[in-house]
Amino acid sequence: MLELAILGFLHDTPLHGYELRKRITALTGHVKPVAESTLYPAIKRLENAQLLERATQPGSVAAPRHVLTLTEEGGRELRRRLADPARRDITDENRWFTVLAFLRHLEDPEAQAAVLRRRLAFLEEPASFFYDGDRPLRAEELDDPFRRGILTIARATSQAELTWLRTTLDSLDAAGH
Amino acid sequence: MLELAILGFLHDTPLHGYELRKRITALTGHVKPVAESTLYPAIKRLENAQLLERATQPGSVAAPRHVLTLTEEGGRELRRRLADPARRDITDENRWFTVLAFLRHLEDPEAQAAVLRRRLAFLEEPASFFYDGDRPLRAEELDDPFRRGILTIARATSQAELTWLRTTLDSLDAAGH
DNA sequence: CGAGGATACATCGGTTCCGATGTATAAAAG
DNA sequence: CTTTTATACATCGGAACCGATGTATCCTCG
Repeated sequence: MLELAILGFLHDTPLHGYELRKRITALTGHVKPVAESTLYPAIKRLENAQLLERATQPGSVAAPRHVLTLTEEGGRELRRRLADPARRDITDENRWFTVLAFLRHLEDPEAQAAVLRRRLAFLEEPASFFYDGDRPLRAEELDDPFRRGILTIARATSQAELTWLRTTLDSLDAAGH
Repeated sequence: MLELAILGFLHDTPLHGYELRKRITALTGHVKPVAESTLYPAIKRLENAQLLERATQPGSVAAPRHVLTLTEEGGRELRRRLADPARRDITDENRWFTVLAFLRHLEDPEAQAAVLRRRLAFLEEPASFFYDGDRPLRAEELDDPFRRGILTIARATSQAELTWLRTTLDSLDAAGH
């Protein structure tokens, strides 16, 4: 997920690590902070895989900046990851939001719609957090107010997202004539 | 988080690893599956810390079961983790839901309310995913339909949860007279 | 002019995660 | 009667994560 965010931000414009960190923090930091000790190794991984290039820009501000630029292969990799996300990227909201944040980089409306449809299919599966045997329990059936809260919140999220998904899919279908 | 779920489930009743896995899968598996190779080491960690005990129950079904029982120290540790969750457990929805799923084990309504209040404070912070400088952007200001979706969904979730939090806090306050 | 804070990068070590793989047994299906 | 599926546990190795810590510069404010 971190790697996707790095590729996504660099697709717009070259950045150095520190600025990248600020952007990633703005995007997902309030939920899950990004440690520098996680970011720099991730940058190195992507560099080793030749998905990005590093150009040292000496002493303009403080320590010498390493400006990171996405390579062509990096751009292709970004599009691959966006077009064909792992199941976890679809089901886990944190990951899903990261996919959504950069989905516009996947230029083809059909391909974008296909990704949204995977999320739609997931949300339409009858899943709960609590079961009586195999039967999913509804909020009303729980005594525990906290567990009832989980279901209430999840249901509201799900409703809002389903509505959004359906209207967005409609307009993507219209765009893809 | 996994550890919290293990402690939480064992607080109700002793279980062997495989059954534990099924319960955790029912709880959070549709979002984030639990690998056995994550579960068993986690059990071992908790056992080494003397938070749970293992009793081998030979050949009743298939392979010999290791029935896991929470120790007294394990119960205390569960309550400690519930009463004083890390910031990440409050901000990350996946983790937060796990806290909520077991919050009833924290018997004191005041203590339960204190945890909910931390989540409330977090949700009331003016946070966005996208900024113009320091100013959080609203959904309407974004061209990108996917990013607009993120904000729309996040807002709906947040509204639903705020409503639930406030009513639940009211009734907890009433219970704690 | 000295202190503090922001900028910028980096490493280290411990912990955790997880896919792949292995070993058995018992029950159900064909 | 044999294959498949479910039960039940376990290890290994590579990857990822992350808190702590270190280094060095520049800017601002008192």
